[in-house]
Amino acid sequence: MSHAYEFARPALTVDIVVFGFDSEYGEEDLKVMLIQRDLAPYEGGWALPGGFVRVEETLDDAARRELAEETGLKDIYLEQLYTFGAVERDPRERVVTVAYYALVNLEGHDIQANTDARNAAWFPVSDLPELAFDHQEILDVAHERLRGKVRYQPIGFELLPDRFTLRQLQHLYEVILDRELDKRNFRKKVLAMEIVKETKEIEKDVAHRAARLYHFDKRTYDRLTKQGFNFEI
Amino acid sequence: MSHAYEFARPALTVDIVVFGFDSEYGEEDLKVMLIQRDLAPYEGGWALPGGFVRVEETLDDAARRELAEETGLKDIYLEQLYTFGAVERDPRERVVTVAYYALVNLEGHDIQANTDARNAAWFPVSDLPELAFDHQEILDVAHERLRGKVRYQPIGFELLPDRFTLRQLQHLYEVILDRELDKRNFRKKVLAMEIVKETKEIEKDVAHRAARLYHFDKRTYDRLTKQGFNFEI
DNA sequence: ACTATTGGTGTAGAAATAACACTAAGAGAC
DNA sequence: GTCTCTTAGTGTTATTTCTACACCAATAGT
Repeated sequence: MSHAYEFARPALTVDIVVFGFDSEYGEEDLKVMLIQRDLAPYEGGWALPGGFVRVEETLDDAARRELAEETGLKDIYLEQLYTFGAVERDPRERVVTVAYYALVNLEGHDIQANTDARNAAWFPVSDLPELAFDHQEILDVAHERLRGKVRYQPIGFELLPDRFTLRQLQHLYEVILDRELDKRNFRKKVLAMEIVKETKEIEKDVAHRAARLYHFDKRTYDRLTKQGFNFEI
Repeated sequence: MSHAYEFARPALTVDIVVFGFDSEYGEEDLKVMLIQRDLAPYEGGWALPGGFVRVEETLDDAARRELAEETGLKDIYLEQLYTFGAVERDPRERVVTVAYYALVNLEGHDIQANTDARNAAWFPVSDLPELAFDHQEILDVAHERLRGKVRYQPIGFELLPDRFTLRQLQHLYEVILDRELDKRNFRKKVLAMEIVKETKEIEKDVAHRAARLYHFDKRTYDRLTKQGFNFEI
């Protein structure tokens, strides 16, 4: 095999599935950020944020750059998902895309303010528009991965505000796993792990007894992770 | 964003980590197939099989093609692992590689016979030569993935001959998971899943009581998979 | 027939999981 | 200020799963 590329090169892009969790009452739902395309093909259609990988940046850097450019989101949880390489996935030319998924808490980041392109919006995963290219497939894989991962790694906290109630946390798990959990057993299990610590604060402006606020204890989490602790829910 | 690629394109390759399990007595060990390079850089060094992705083939096709060309292996279990895109991972130019891992049973496939390049060889994962590029890192990720995956999906059977003893199966799990398992508990668990069925045959040419041979029942496995059965070991 | 080696089997204590219902607190309506 | 509505918060028990553990059986080789 010679060093020089004997064949035409596929183009290489990154695409990012950004999950957000709306933790307000009644609204509690898992959402995905989409961009409205202003160019053909699929002009006016909705697509995942993403773009070409430059030759002098890593894949992770490319994903973070595109995310910042297209949605204004920075410093969020980002992880490589899978690489999609069907030959006809882009009708123009051969494009291979490295897909990422990102988790963000909807309250903490003011999306609209930072967005150059005003054409970014959140959609509930349960009610999505038709997506461009093979982006629906990418999104399905991402959703499945999130579901699998949340069972044994406490990544769910990335989707919640800094202070949260146990009810919000449980609801988040219920939405991701798509099944109901027992309140008492859930609380027992979460608190036994010791990565969720109670604060002295309680929630405000609710029309019923206010719940205690908790926060995620990253130090304890890191320590337990080092010891090979299993965070299975 | 315009359609035309405004920047230089990274080259795109696939690399495959082929795991094989030697199920002969005493030899029982997890091995990896490596290729000895005959070109710079790393000339004479050992590397994972792999090569450039062509513009008219999918990533999976590219991995299968390279595997057949460089090692003669066909029709084996193959799964995408992760995509490595560090900027300086290839000293010549920017190369992004989509890594795969493959599982093969050492007895069933006659490697040497089909190999064009005679410079392919098996190495025990516990005793590897120094590898070219970032291939050691790729291999580590693959090994970790195999360890994680074998816990909840019975992919281990891909590494065994068609008929195998429970001792071989247990040993395989012990090698992959790197810990000893209790014989009685292991057998109870495996047989309770009903995806391993006993045959009427027993092993031959052993200097002690011969063990019963079992086989993997793919039909039952597929049926249980559809029902969301959990194959955790 | 004796030895060496691996095959094959059950039970009991410990731990984890799953099911389940009431009182407490606060907001808002009247 | 009492009544109602809504969610917060808390333990126990039965069931299931997991773990630890030791002996007889079969065969090959001497």
